[in-house]
Amino acid sequence: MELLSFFESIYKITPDARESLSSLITEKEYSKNEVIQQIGSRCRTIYIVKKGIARIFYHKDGLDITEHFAFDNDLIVRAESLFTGEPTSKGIQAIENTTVYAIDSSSLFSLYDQHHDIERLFRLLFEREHVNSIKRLESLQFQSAKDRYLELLKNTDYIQKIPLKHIASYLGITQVSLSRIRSEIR
Amino acid sequence: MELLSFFESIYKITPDARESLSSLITEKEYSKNEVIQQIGSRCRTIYIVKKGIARIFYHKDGLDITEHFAFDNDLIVRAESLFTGEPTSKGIQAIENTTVYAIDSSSLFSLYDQHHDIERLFRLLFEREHVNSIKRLESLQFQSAKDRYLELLKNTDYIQKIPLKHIASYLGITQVSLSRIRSEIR
DNA sequence: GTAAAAAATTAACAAATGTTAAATTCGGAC
DNA sequence: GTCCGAATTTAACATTTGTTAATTTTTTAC
Repeated sequence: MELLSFFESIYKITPDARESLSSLITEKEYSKNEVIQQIGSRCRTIYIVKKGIARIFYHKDGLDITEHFAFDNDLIVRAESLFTGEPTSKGIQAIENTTVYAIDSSSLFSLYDQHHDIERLFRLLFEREHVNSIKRLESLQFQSAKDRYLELLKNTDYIQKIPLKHIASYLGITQVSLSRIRSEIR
Repeated sequence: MELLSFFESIYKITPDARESLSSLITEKEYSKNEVIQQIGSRCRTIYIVKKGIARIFYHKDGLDITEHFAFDNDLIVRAESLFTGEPTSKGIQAIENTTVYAIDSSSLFSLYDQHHDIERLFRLLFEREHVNSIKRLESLQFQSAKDRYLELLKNTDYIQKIPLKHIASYLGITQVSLSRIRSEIR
């Protein structure tokens, strides 16, 4: 499975562990705009995007806000719930027709006790997510909206497939502001 | 040691592991404004604040920006370097006279192989940091500066000991804006 | 205690972003 | 292809935040 090769590129686990892990992985398809996990639920599944685009979103003052985008091989979890067990006000939605690998989190966490190397693999995977959060913090803290948009364009080819309203809220600005920025750039 | 009780409240490790871990922990004192780790260095030490206040900071366009504050029992690491091995443009500074526990990261990581439970303990500790980063992302993405300031006031008693210039940059605004906000509140 | 330096506030104006509403463009259903 | 609804852009004005510089307050060094 492609996913296992991706995992191997992060940290190599024993064949035994590999087999246990592999039995937890299922594949799911979602169509464009389909909600994968509802707002208000607990995060009990770790998703990895196989193909397509997904986002984490929530509502604030009646507005739909995108907190995160995930593309090929990206993890998509609501960490504030996965790591605490608490429900989260965030949901997950497919932006396009999207195929994901899904891993039940409590089954995975049980494996940690038997397979030290699986725990390590996922520790390393989540550390990468942690670093991503910090980088994004930096950009939200002290870059202009225009700079954040330009950086987003640089880093991702998939961007043109994402509705601008989602990009705007991801950048922390209104859609009108984003339009203005786009017209300045052209 | 107080630190070991704190660790135990997160995850209980075996007496053997406890002893190994304990031998890595040293205590260091820094005086007000002293730089603990220079900008541009690699993060090779995990600090936990015993007493006092420390901050993570960096320079952007000649300005000094505070990315993070740490108080009692808070971890303070430059995760983007610790987890990648790369140098970071961020430094660590004591805001007050501060005592920290210090753990050499490569020694700690070596212990992970022998002591699964130490790896777990630190995984859990860093997961908490990860969740904190996400919460902060949320507030930077879609709260006004005033709301962010009010929330900061709510959450921390130590705030009044921190120079306002640091608080302003932490909130992502200028010191002048923060003064304005403060005068509106009174 | 006093002087100098640093920190914080205030003021005036500039720039960026938000808000509302209308106009235009685009995409999907038929 | 046409129509309808959604997405995007544009415009006009309001609000927030930034910039510069002067002033006041607080802290530090002696």
